[in-house]
Amino acid sequence: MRSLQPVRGTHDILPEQSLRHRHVTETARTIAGQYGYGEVATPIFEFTEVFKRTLGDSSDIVTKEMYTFESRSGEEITLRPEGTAGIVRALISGGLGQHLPLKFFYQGPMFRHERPQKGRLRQFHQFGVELLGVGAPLGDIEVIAMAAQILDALGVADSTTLEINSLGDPQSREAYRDVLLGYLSDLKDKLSEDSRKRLAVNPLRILDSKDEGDRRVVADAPLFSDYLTGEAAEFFSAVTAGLDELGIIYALNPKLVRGLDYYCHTAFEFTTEALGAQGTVLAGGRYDGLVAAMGGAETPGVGWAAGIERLAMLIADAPAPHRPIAVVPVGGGAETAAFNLAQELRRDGFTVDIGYGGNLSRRMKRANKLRARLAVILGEDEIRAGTVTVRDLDTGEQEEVALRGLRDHLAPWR
RNA sequence: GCGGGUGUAGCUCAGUCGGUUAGAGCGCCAGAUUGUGGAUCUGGAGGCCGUGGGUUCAAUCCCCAUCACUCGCCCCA
Repeated sequence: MRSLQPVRGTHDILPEQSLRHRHVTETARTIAGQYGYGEVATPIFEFTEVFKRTLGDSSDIVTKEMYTFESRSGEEITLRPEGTAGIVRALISGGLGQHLPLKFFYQGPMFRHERPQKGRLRQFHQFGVELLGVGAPLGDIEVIAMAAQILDALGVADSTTLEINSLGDPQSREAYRDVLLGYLSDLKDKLSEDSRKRLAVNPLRILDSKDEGDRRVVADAPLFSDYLTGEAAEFFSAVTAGLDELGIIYALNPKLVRGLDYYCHTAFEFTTEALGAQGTVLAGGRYDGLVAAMGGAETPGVGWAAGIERLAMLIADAPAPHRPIAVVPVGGGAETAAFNLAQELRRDGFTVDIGYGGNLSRRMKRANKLRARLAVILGEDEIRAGTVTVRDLDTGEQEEVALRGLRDHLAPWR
């Protein structure tokens, strides 16, 4: 039976769920459009090197979560685990650096070979934005404001909180890293096994640990904010001042660290309590060094990505689809006329459903189940009289309407 | 990748201290109602009891493995 199961961590998205996803993406798409961002679609796979270079060889995504395979011609290919790498690659390979600043959004599937949980899938979907070529704090502010507006429009603003931190510039980061390393090395015995490993690979991550013992050690650790260079500190306060100006509420979280190596300066996360262990619903930050690291010209960038499944779980309900009008033939003789009528109404812009068989009772049942607003009943009597019977399925009232005037009669429900 | 929990009808779940034909509600199909849906009543279909192996006279039940889901960790959207 194994071959008839979906691959672990993948899901079929059926119409009901699809509506929720679409509500999320359409809302985000509309708002991103209002900010002047244009949609881009990069391939869902790239040469493995693209991700290795952007994400950093030591990141978890690269070391253990990528879907990597060899193509028939022997190329190393990877299903994209996130969206930024592909866009930066497109920027470079397409010579888009000529047109900076670039304002892009994207939407689509991402792949990570992780152990699935609620809100964590192996194929999942993200909506993200990237602002390339803007090094000023205004870029960070705009992008965060857009995120806040989207979450608000989705009705989840109340159930999420924005946390924000500065990772400084490379100089700040290096200085702080040394200090932190010194502090933590002295207390090595008190750290969890995981964190002792992190000491060598990515000590900043220890700040984020959920282990009780680690938290106690970290509580008294030197703060990153004390080691920001003047420039970096100024940048960050410009960002927070801009958010204040817009009335965007946030919490400073000096322990907030991002997993991907390329982030600098602003890092932020919108999180929720409602999703269990997977609390992050939208996250991003600034990545000024990334384009250059990939071989392009020095280009600042800032952006974020949101988990569509996670947002879809958080929203109350997607707006119900437009209620159809059911065309119901009575008896075999009316079948063709009814089908033609349905087609005519569809061409006129109505949402029309017509059953594929069964008697009147059966078809009415079906109309009811489809939440049809009206039934347009067409039998031999009506055909003779040049009319149809229009039944209001909410009130149960029905009347005869001349075929000629049907379109106008139905107009309110188009 | 590590640790815990759970897999019985399309869905939600009973159940068998190992013993003939495995149940309910909802949903589905049909009829009551061959020109009228929602409500009601009647009937019906639908189960390799996740999969494979083991123990046993006998396994849906016990044991092992495996797959999937789920909770937590790691990490992240």
